[in-house]
Amino acid sequence: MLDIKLIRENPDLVRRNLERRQDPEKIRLLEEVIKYDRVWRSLTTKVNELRRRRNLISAEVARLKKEGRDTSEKIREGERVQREIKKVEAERERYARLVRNGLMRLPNLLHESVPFGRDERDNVEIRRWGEPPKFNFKPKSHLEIALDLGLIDAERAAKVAGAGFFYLRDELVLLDYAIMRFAMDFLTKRGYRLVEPPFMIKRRPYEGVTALEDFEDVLYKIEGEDLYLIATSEHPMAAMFMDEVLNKDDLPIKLVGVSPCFRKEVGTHGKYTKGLFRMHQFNKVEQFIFCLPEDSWKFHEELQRNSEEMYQALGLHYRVVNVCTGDIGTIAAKKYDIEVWMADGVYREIGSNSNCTDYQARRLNIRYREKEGQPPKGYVHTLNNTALATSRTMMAILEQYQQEDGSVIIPKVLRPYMNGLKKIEKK
RNA sequence: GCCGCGGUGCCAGAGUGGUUAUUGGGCCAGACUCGAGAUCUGGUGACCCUUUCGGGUCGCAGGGGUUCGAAUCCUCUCCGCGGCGCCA
Repeated sequence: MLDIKLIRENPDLVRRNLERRQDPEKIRLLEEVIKYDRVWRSLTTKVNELRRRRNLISAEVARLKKEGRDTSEKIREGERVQREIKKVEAERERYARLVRNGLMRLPNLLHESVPFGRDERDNVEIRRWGEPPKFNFKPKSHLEIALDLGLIDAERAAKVAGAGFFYLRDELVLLDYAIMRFAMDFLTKRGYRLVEPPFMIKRRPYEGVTALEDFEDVLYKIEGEDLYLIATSEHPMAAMFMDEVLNKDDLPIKLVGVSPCFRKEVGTHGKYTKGLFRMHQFNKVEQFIFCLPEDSWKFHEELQRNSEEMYQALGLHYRVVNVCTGDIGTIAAKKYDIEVWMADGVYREIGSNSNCTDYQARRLNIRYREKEGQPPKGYVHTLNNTALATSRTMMAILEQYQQEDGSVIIPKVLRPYMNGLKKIEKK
């Protein structure tokens, strides 16, 4: 959520920033917010004046009563004012809601280093690490490899749960957990603290962490309860300190979340959906930071280094892109994607690193203070970055480490977590 | 799931229909001091109007209601604690 005061005081700055997203709907929304806010303020002044009159009348009634005099006249006047207050208040409330709805739909302000562009084709590559593996045979997709090795059962999962779900089998289950354990150890060594969050959370915190459109297209709702399955541990981690005031001394708070992720993936026609790429359920280890506003750009780069060094340790060839204004989404001020090389020669997103600045913190009301005993000073900044999503990491390992005989080598750093297993072979 | 008790400021905690949210503590500023401590004084959240000075409104878990007037009465929701039930 943007600061309404910023919008009031500097509407041109906000307008120019929103224009970079090339979405006229958002500009329209901004103009509405400005208009409704103006009405809300004038109604607020009116209500305040009426309440002041009411308070004076009540005090007068109290005084007359004490003196044992007649109060009926004043009470009738009070009734009239009270009716008027109710009326104006209802109107004011209506505009407050309009302003709030608008604010909840406006996206974050973009950092100046975000490249201008229309869609993912305009994302700017900023570096590559390693080389694509060279095969002297025709490399297979991870799906073929996994099916050949008997590592996944898609058909039975479709029967039991529907398309987009999988039974993982044998070594692939070990690999799943090995990837998580590797990421957990890697990050805890760097001072991040482990969190296994609730796997479902209520609507109010959810509205704080995500865009409203996600409720339809992404989130599974529990029937008859105010609960949604989490799409990533980012969400319960961000909401963890909702309505709290953190001490400056406690910042930054660096977390590493571990959880399954549940996503409906509505409207993904035309997108790449093969195999394990786009599942309704997968496991993920996630990095999350709460910090002071002045530190967030520094930590954005730290999160990026953490991720890249994990892929380097796994020996996976990847590239990094700076996500452009047309593709960045609602809540991030700046976003790097890491795209991993796949056997068809295409680089595909495997993780995503966002600085959300104060956007989530304002929606969730997470503030900080300079010192114990002092009032809050401002909103914290929040950042999130994938550590390793197991599904897409497994996919990359299967494709980049595949051998001519159909077997797959296990990256060295994962072997300790797989009982020393070096290779997955046909049984 | 049922019954009972509770939720008040940065913290503790009083307040059962009437101007002004009792009192401690914390924190900030000022006074005193060579300095610190102790002591004293003032301040300490949000919002609206106002260029400033200042004025006003709100805020007692959250929403709705009763009343001229609600922290206080009614109602629903959330959270915490205790008891009962169920349970890996």
